Amino acid sequence: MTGQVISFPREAPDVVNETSSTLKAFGVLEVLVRMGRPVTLSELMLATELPKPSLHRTLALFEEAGLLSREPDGRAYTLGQRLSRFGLDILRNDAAAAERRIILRRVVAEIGESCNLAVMHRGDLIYLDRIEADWPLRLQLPVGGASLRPHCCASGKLLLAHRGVAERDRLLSKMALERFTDRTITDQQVLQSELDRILQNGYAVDNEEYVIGVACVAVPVADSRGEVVAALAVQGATARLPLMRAIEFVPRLREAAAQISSTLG
Amino acid sequence: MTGQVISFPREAPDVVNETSSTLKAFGVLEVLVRMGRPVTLSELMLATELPKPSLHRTLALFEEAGLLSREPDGRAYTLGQRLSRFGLDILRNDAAAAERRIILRRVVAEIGESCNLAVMHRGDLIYLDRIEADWPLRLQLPVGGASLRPHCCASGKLLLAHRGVAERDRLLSKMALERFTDRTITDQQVLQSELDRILQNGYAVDNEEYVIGVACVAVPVADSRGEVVAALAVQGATARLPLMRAIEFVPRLREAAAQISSTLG
DNA sequence: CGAGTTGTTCCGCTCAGCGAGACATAAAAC
DNA sequence: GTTTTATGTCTCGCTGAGCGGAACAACTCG
Repeated sequence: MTGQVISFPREAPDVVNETSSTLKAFGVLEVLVRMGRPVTLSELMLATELPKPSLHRTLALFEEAGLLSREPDGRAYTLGQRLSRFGLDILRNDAAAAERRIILRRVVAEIGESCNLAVMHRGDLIYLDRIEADWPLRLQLPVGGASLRPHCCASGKLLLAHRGVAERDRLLSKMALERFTDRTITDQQVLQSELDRILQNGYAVDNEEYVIGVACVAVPVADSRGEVVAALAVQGATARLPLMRAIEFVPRLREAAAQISSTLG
Repeated sequence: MTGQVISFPREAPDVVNETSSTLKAFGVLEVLVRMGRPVTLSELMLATELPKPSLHRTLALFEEAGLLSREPDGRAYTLGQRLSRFGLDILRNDAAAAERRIILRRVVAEIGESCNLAVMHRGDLIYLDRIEADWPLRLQLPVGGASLRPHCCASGKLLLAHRGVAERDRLLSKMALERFTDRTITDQQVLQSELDRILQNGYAVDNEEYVIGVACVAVPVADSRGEVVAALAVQGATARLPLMRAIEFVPRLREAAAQISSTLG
């Protein structure tokens, strides 16, 4: 079920082009792990495009630490025991994420459109998880790492709206309201009243404000104290999911949001 | 090699006392992963005995990179998608994976039917490995990338059954029980008692619940701690492998499962 | 034996990581 | 309300870890 992908106005992640030494080294591990067989130094040079001595140093470091080990022939690198153990520990540790993902999955199965869960962190919108509906036309979004500007997507506006007035104003004033489409809100006043309206409605919409042809509806997710800490959103191509239809999903989204709430301390 | 005269004389094997910044950072990841739940900065300070600003910087770096992410409360750190994926890739490709593959091959050779090894990953069932028997009638399954819903295949039900009671109930109540065939279990109660029965029997079956004409039997695979983390299953067209015959393979599967256990951890 | 390929070491420059301390914020105690 | 305590975030100058061009070593091949 691959198909057309609506890509999205932000830089693409390359294999190993991190600035930090730690991330660069981690990237080497990832490449090596993904190759799925013993790999020599020169093979890794091709795969990572890193200079030879740097790679060598990095690999030696990991070997010393027991994360990697060498094949008997003394050349190719394989995964060490310590790394295997790490992998197992990672798998064991997914309980929290699993529960939320299951809730998301169910919503997606029932309404047949893609959903995602996002939080705000230091003024940026970050996706915690995202389930794609099984449609050929897909949206590529940066789960986890990179961030979105909050002023132009439903989740972002929703979370802005639910901040205290003081902080909302502080964020808004610092925020550059970059234009992405001709519907993007780029005016402070307009955004302000949009946020007020969101509080009244209890949900937020994005009508092709970020990407032409994509609409989005978001509802709040509160923690145990009633504080809104996350946003649950449905998102789809307007050709299939016009805004009006998306809004019909709000009750179902609210239901799921309540379930997600109950998973939060 | 120079400087740093005041070092620990022969300091005990503390968790994070590497010299290299990269290894220190990796150690932080290991500690975090091993704690098995969302962890706050100060908890990590205790666990790693690293200075606060350094830890903060490290965590922020990993968060930015998508390796870690924050719980919606904005404080606790959890595994990010990138790290989860990394964990899976490790298990698929580590040195022990080759051993497991050999064990799988032998089983397939002896019983003449396809076998696979699967784990749960964020609420989905994912194949670590799969060996096809040499029959013309084959089953095309998503080895690697894609995932299966757990409620409709033997391995999925088995792994659900072996979760702690509390967690099982939580997951189950939120799960979408999509129907794939007329035998798919789509009722919570029925699934509950099915899981109980699986625990009693020590194995799980799938009698055309996912694909018409395909039956499946799965047995548990424990890691070194005795925790069930994977499922070993035999799978085949019912025309050739009716469920009754598949169940006769359970003792042989158990034997192989024990061997695979010794490669985990 | 020389020409090519691949792994290892050298070494001086530079900037990323460092962490004490200050600051910010939220909860708890008074 | 004010103060205290716990916790997370930011600042900033120092310095040594990481860097990678270049040389060297080792191991093929023809």
